[in-house]
Amino acid sequence: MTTNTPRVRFAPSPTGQLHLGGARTALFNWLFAKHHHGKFLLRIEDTDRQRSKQEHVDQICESMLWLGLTWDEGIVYQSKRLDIYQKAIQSLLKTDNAYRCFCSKDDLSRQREEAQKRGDGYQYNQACRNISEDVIEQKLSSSTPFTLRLRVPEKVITFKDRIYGEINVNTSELDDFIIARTDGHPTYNLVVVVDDDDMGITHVIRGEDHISNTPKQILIYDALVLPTPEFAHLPMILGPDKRRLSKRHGATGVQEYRDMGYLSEALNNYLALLGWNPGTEEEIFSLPRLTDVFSVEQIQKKPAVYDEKKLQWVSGQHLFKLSGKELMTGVRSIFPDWQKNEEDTYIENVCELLKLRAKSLTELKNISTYFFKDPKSYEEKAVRKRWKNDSVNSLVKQLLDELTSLENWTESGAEISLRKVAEEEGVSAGKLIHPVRLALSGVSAGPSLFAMMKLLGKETCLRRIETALGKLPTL
RNA sequence: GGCCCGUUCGUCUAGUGGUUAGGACUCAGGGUUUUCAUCUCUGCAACAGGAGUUCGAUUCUCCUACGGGCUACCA
Repeated sequence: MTTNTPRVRFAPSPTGQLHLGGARTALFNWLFAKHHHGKFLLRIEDTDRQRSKQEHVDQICESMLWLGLTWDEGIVYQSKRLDIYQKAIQSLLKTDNAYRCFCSKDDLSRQREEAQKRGDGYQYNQACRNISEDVIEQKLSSSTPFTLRLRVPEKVITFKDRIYGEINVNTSELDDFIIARTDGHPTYNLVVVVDDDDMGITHVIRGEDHISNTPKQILIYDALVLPTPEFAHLPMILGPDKRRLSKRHGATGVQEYRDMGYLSEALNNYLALLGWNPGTEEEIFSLPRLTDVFSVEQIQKKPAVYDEKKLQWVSGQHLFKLSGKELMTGVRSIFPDWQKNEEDTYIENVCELLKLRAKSLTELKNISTYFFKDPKSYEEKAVRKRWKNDSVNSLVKQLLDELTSLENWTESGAEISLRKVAEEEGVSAGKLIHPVRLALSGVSAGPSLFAMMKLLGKETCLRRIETALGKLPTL
């Protein structure tokens, strides 16, 4: 009965896009499976016909693929397994673990409202728990709609959570909860149990919001005489206001992070750090490395607050590790037409030169514009500081002449020329470097000027310097 | 309201019955750099509160406070 290789699953309901919390749940499941050489399965919980949408299924799958969280077997759709749930339902009815409840929805919600008004906790009054066969026959023959409720026994349910430890719940806190609706469709707690058993799930790793569902599910496992899997509940991810992460905290969808230019590996890395730590001071992980060091024991109990600043830092760390070629490919994965007319080698060199200065692919793209187009304007503040008056023009003109005659256009060649002019004119190199940077890029910040010059090429540099001489210092 | 879970710098976290309570991000300042970024150094900053156990509690127990989750014919 005991299997050595764990089988875990991620079971989103397709009522929206994959968000950060879901992504982390998927990631932890995936890491657990891979770490133990087990299987990671995907199940779509689409029994809510109204809210489930195929586009969300597609979006979720796409997001998971982008994150690199691939699933090992075919996707299980609950909507296609209705007959299997029926069998479980019939069996529960036959064994008297479930009973028909003929109470109307309206009556029940009225009772609930009244209980709430009194400030009491509502529980189903078990009106139908022990009605006689005769009454049942009568209701059935008159086609009175009914739901099926689990006959919850009186006991204390104990289970061991891999993260929270032992949890005890007295069933007196539980309803005879509904396991099948009036239309015969099963409800969540029932399908989860049937599916998890059917899929051979050994470890249920899910959000902490399911912790209170667990005793209910254990009751169903027992009623169905099925072995219970192990449980591990993950703490929630909170927004900066300490409330559950949601739209009002800005981006929450995985795809939005991709579109903002974050690398999937960086997002995985950051998500892993939210509620988990390796037990060492290592912080930057590739997915394989994460798989190696991951362990459920290091997962935190308390909810973690999402911090975009740290995500950005992690992202920058990952970005820096990529080659120019990988970065170019990355930017084009978001902006397919990015610099399509340029030489790949040139773009790669640009990326290589700028990667230390970008936290995301989008930022990388944004700060690279002047490598592809002459600056249209010049940063005003920088002009005031670096190109105060016409004396700068004569200085730059000197350099322009020197550069024009420079035959060997290299980084050091450019540097030697510039320093030579500066020395001849009796000024510090900075007096020349800053204005030239402005002329070439239009901005005051950027990589080494001489590396820039080398990359831009002689022709472009001369042209831009000439243009600037004509436009500055007048704005 | 009831039940379950939690509480170390602003945030992510390490940690122990006796520690100067450590690291990372952020922020501030210094150094390096032609600028920015990187890098580096320094600084700011935490054991929720109260009892109890103990020679000694951040660490163990209880209570309170606060936070989160659940309390559907949603999942």
